[in-house]
Amino acid sequence: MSRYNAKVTEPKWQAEWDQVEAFKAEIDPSREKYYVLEMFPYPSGRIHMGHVRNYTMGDVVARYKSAVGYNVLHPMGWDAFGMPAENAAMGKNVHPADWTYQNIADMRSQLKPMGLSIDWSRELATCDPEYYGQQQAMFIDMMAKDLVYRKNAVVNWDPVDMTVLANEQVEGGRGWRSGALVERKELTQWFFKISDFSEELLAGIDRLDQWPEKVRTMQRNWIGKSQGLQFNFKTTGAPKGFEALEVYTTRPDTLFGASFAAISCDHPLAKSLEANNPEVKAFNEECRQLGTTEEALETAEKRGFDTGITVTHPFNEAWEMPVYIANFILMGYGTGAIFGCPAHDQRDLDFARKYDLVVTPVVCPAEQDPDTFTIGSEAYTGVGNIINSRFLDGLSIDDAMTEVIKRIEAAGTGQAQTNYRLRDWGVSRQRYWGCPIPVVHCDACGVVPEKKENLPIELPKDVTFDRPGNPLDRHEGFLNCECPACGRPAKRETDTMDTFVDSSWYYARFTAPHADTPTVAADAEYWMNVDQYIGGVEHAILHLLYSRFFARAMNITGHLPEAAIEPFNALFTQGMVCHETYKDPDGQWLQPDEIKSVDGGFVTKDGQPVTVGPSIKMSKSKKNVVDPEDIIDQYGADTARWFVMSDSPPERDVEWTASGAEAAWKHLQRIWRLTDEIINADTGDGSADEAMLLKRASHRAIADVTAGVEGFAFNKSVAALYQFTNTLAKSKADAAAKREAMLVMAQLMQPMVPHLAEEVWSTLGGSGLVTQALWPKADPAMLVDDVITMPIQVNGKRRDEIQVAKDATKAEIETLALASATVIRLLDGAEPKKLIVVPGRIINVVI
RNA sequence: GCGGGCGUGGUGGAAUGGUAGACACGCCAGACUUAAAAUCUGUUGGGCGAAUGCCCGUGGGGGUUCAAGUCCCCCCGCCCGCACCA
Repeated sequence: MSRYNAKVTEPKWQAEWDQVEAFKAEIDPSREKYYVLEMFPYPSGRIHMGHVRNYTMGDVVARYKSAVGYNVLHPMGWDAFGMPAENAAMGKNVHPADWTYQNIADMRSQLKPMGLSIDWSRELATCDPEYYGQQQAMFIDMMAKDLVYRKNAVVNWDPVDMTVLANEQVEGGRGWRSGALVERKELTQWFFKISDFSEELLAGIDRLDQWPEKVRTMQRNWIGKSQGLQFNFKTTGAPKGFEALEVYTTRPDTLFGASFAAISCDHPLAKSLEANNPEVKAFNEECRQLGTTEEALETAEKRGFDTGITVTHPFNEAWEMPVYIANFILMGYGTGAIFGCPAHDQRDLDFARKYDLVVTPVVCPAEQDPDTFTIGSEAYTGVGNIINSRFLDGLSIDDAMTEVIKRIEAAGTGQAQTNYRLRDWGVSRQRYWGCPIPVVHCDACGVVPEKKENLPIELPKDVTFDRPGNPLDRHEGFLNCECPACGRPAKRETDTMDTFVDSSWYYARFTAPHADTPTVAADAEYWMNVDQYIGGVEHAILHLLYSRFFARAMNITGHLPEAAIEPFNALFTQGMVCHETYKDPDGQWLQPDEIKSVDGGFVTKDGQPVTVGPSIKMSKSKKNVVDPEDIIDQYGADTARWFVMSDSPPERDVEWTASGAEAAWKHLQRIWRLTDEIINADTGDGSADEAMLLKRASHRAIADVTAGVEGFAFNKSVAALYQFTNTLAKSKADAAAKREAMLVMAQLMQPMVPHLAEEVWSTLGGSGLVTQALWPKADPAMLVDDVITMPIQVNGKRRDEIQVAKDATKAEIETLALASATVIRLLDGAEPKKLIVVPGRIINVVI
């Protein structure tokens, strides 16, 4: 008997698929299309198990959809701009482009052996001028449609590396690379007007009914809509120009519970005060420093600085309240100023208790007596009726809000206001390895977009990273250019775009990846939207929100049809691949291949005891990684694919274990052995009954595997295939019947283990490629047995079971059930109180 | 604090309100073998029992129902996300 040799077989079938261009996607108006996309990888240089899981899932969907008749688009590309390339340039003295393209080549050669059904002719890399040139074209179009603007913004500035840092790159107030104290610096930056779309992006979430609820919630929270009132306090004692203080509140109903006003340390008024008051300055500085670390925020005590300024209550000329600068007010939200109502807001209460301010309850819960209701150390934020509030007394919270807004608007000192947390998207990066922003600064004409015929504005290759800062800033050839408007010498913009821009439209580019326009209408029309998008939940907010914005911007600029403004019809977020962690006696992490199993425990290769830690996401730092290349080398791609699809539901984390991988391999070998038996040894008895049993099992398997794939429960499809294999292995049917069954098996396992499926298929004489075979259909008649087993419950407890014909009537089933010896015994002569028969399901006798 | 999710054998996990534990791993036993590996067969939630059987069992407590892992209420624990958002 021949052993299945994946090393030989897998490349053979991959070559075969290539030859017939099995996965090439072409527009065919006569067929319905299906677009499957997995989030494209960053070319770090090596694929990891997370990639294997992600791309296998997508491949199962793509192969299945293709088999049921769809015209499938399943592309692959590289999210190739970004900081690691520059870090490598600085650390290893290689050019970012060389580093990146080498990594892409390496990863492609690791990915191809997986046998994914990808149309490689559509491969793209975002760092390729062919790609980012089109991105520049769209940037110019977006400028024309007023979707882009420049403004001053405060950024985290690393004075040593001379670059802007993202918030995630600031650790404890210091730059993550240089260790230098990060400065807050105002720079002119480019922004996309995503906030214009706040309401639309929020409303659109309701229609994304094939997205995980979790992701939809996260996006809603991120957009952060709140409705309230924005109004002016009249100030006393404030510097010139601050006669009014504008505040924002979502609780206008509590206006009579106000006891102070507070502003952010970054509020213009606070800044004005600090100019000639060192005490204010010191306090403000302290607040700003505190703002950087997260734990500081969590534990920070509410603190304030009394400015001596007062404000007048809008409904009572005689009511004056102090104005504080407070450390818990954020300039970035609302107006950066509030009124404090301690009774009904915990932060305000903490603050009021510390500074001994009045706490007046104005909302009284229904079960409380308004005359005795007081606030202790906890603010009351629930519902109730308004008290202590003159004309609002007795109203509900909602009615009081409406009334206050009405009166404020009538007085002309404010208006109802909807605020969003979502802010405009700053896309400027002072970095080399990104898409150059295609504009020119001209002394005469100002900021001018580059002419489209001059695109792409390519990154110059001859740059050095021996000095900190953006190499583009000191590259004369790049810097000096002609003004596109007046033709005089001008300076090119040296900011490059945030890499999130690159990934915000690649799904659209895949529909016409090599066109000389960003998209082609006919292709976008046919292929968009992405029917199934698959990726990690870590992109639940930024990438997916930016993509939703970008699709709208592309529609406005004529690059995508209206129907594609929500580009991802269905989203699936897969779990991570985890592995146990190991440490040696010195507390050093150990790789799984550095240890060996010795009666139940583990020791190092030289016999040291090993401490086994919890199973966590595979990561280099914990060394709990298994390299897909090693697995493919040892067992073949099908084994890796089978393993990551089995056991755990796709949305949950899966734990990689050596024994699990072994088990997957054994199963595939077993399939091959059974195939071998079918062609070489007819061990069956040839009875029609046995053949029928096997046929039924086939249809059962078709139904179960299909349901599993359709429902994104690949683990259940795998289980159904195991079950079918067990049945087939034990079957006494003749070789012809087994061959039929095994051909069905090959079709059903094709999406998961395509190479073995092809080998089995061709060995048994299936016609053509199983990859191109039509998916089998389950015959409903084959799913029901002639005789079914029905459990009998007595008072809800299972006591017996009976065999009944599949078309037995209720009355017949009742008679049979009451004839059961167990039922008769338990009834003990009595009449059943009730008899419930659920045909095909269960019988319950109530005594 | 807010939002979301989860809690089932030794383990990963199955179960349109209808036989809890499919399928897999692991363990144990047996067959084959000089032996091992591989393979095949069987057992495997707990308890009582010689046995037909019986009792208990899906984080805990209540409830709805002929019937609850599943639905409702309360509580406990774990995970993830966001967070001084006015």
